[in-house]
Amino acid sequence: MLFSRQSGEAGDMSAELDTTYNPTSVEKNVSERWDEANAFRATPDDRARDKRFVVMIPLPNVTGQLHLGHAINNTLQDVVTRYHRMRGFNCLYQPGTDHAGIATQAVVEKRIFEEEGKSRHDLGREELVRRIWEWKERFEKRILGQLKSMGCSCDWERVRFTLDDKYSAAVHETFFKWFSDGLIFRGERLVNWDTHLQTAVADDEVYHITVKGHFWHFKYPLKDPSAGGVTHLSFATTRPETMLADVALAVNPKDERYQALVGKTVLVPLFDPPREIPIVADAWADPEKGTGCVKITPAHDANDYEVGRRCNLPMINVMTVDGKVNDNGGEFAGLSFPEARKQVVAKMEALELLDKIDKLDVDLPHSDRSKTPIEPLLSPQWFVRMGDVDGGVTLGDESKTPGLAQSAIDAVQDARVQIFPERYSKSYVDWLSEKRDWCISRQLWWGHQIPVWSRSVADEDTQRRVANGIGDAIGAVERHAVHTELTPVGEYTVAVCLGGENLAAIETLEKDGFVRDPDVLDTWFSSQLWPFATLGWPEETADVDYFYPGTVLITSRDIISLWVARMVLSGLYNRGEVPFRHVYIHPKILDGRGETMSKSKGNGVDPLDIIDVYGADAMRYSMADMCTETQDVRMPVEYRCPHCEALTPQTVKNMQAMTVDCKECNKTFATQWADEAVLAEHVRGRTVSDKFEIGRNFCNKLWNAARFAFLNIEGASCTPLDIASLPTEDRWILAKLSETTRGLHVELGRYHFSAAIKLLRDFFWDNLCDWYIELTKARLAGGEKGAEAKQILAFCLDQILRLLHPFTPYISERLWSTLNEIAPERGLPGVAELSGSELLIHAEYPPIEGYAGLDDADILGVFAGLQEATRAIRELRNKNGIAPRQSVNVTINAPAADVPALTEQGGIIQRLANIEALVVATDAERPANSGTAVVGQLQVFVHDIGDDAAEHARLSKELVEVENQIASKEKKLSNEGFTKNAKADVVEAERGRLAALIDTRETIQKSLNLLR
RNA sequence: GGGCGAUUAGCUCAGUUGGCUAGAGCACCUCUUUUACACGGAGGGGGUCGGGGGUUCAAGUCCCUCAUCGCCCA
Repeated sequence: MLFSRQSGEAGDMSAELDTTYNPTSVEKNVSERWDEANAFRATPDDRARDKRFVVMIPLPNVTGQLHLGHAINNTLQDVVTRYHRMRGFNCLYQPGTDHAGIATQAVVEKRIFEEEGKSRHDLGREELVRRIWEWKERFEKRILGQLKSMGCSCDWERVRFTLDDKYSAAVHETFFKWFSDGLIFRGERLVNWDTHLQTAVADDEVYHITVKGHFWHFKYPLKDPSAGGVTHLSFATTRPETMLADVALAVNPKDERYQALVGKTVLVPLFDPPREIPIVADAWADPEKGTGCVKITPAHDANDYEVGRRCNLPMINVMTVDGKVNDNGGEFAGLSFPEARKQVVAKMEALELLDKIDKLDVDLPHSDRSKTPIEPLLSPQWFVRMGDVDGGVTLGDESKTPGLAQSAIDAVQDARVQIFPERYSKSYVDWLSEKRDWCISRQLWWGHQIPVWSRSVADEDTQRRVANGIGDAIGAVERHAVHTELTPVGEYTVAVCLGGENLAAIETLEKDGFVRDPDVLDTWFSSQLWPFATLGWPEETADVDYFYPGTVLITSRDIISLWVARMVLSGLYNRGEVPFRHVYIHPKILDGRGETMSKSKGNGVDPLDIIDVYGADAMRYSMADMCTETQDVRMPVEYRCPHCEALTPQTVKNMQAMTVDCKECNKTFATQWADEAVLAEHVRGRTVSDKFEIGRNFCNKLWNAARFAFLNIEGASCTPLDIASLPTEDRWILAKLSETTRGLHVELGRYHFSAAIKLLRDFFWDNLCDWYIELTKARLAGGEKGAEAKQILAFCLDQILRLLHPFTPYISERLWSTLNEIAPERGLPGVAELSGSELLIHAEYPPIEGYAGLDDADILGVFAGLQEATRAIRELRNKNGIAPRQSVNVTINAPAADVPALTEQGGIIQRLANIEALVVATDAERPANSGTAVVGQLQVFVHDIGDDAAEHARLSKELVEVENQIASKEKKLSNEGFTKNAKADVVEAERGRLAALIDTRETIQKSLNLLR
């Protein structure tokens, strides 16, 4: 049996299909069939490299569940995967999730604090990590469930998580190799310090807000006032507390006012005795700004840090990890930074060194994770060297590159990796070109702990001796690499990186006084390895050999640098090949106000809500439809009342509310934010968007068209047909199908999903349903050429189901099984041979070149003319209030040459315009009281709709329009510039149009004359 | 401050190297429950393509400029 009958949905027989498509039961059933067939499984076989297709999911964070931003991403991945699978590729769609270090730890810490009032320090490292694993299990399950519901055809046996043991081995191996190659080093750097979470955060985890602040103007006294009378030097700052860490005043070397003062000393009078600091010359000081003199605080400001390095200044840090003044702050030690600011200002004022205070808008960086202000902090961190290095870097294929960043730049510039749309290549290359070292250490507990053990020693000799001794101690049991360092504060240290988690080696090191670095790695360090770590690397598995390199990466533009670029460079480094050939950047889903969807903002929509209301296929269809080249997708969101189904728009006010009151029925319902107590009391309302109605409507149309076909094509044959002798509508729909098929491959090949789905919609809805099926109803109901109509309809349904499957997999699979029962033999022998398949997911996709035997440009033109005539009659009928079911009589006056063809094809017009009697003749008289539709040289008289005066007015108006067009065409064609310069075919086309317009004008005039 | 993008019908968006009377879906108006579908069918109205300048025989499309909005980087 192809399809289970115990499903609760309507049975298989077409007559029993519901009149409305019900996605819920179909999705459940079809999923089960795919599961039973293990249809998504990807296993290496003997298919060649160019017949393999690999898509890596952009690993979702286990921080929270997926929203529609993910849904568009995963939908598109599944579309291309299913498309290639049907084209005979061995397809792997790799699923999995990311531990998302700081984001997840922050969420769980916050939750624990709210529920239990405990900090992570109260719990301890081990317990906190255990709690986060619990969280991970819960959300991983949730996320995978969401992906499955969307219809994603991932190989679920391959689910990976970035903290899995095997995955961790890949992380460890990469770290070890880079460390051994000297590409990982420890350095004192100014980092974005989150004083709340007490960790460094990456640049992309910082957002900026502008606040009303102040600009304080102070002066420092000179130690030895010059004879000329200069006693003080003025400067301004927005952060007076950092004066405690000032190490210099800087002036521009070209600024003549201060030439004489460079090298002299000023006093920071906040200390007792005052700190003596130099006046230095540096281009950072802008003579145009303020006094032209600027204070230098290298440990607390990024620009000053650069000045400090250039001028060889000391770096004084005055901040503790929790954002207080440390012992370097003298009498201010222990104060919070805001308090220190007040007191510094007060002291300077008391010393009469405060000149004035201006108001100023200040840019204040905040941590995205804790929503608290960031403080720049000088601290020891681990880095990956991105820039070029002496001697170059050896990649996985033994080739050389100047440096890691350069290898990834080259890959895009020589098109080994192609980015779609192309413009995103620029941001990729620009970002990499900065070649900034990558800070990979995070002061967190959730993540891959850095595999380095360090020990401080007394002096350089000891350092050398200890370093040399390590090989003797652990060389037999584990690979290792040793770095010797001299820290900025003058400590000699020895750092050992182990090649694996060898317990004996660890024990030996720790007995010898080595301590493991407590930090963990930046999340992107592990996710950059996704394209091969998921396949078993560093083991040389059959999977990694077969499925690496992958084919296409589909992702959002905001992680081009953070993730895409790093996958490229680590792929090249570890495997010697780029991880994918194409990168497709898709639009972003925005809410009704143009803001990115996110859980934290509260405007995120759960794809399951959409699926529940509209169906998975409807969601996928709509997503693909919205997916245009350049535009982001604006999606106003509404709450759907579970009581009355009325929609309430989502607003800033109700965005994060736990309950909403329905405006229609006044009842209260719960939202996605509701806690368990609220949910116990109120039914949950779905968050939806009416954008998905287009998909739902499409599915319903497909369902019903198939239902109609099933009622009519029972026992359709599969016999050779002479295409040329088929009725016009048959030849037309077949030619359209071939054209559509070809176009679809082109659009999908360049990732134009919206254009692709538009082609399918136009073919299925506008051509097949509105014209072909309407035209063949009589034939199907037992008329002439009924067998041919059945065969062609079955063929078209077969083809549209195949074509649509990547977009709407559930409904197409479901209808396929019934089609297999009702018309098991399908195709057009000799012209379009079809191979059967029990499951549509494994059926063969229609060919890339379409069907040459069905292409027919002439018939497309002929049919377009018939459509034009039909529409003209319909318009006349409508304008004159003739009901659709009321038939009319029509006389067509045509040139003698057109009469035979029109007589033959007039039936098409007759059936579609509900014409009782149709007469085609040359020199036919206008029946009294008839309305006239003019189609080129044809006068189409619709009988008995009367009112000559109205007819005259209408035709006169048409005449004016046509005359205007003729005038503009004549002007264009009489312009020599045009006829000389434009391409010949363009000019020809214009001439043709003019001729047609002139025909029309004459016919209208002739018709008007009849009304006189 | 630098880079990228957007601005086309009431709304959401298409519009290939410049070349048909600038299109679609939704919404709207009229007609329509005839045995696939009212989540349907037929027809219709609606746009000086953000403003200004330029190149060209020809500009929604190319160039300059201004305005507004968004994203990325600093």
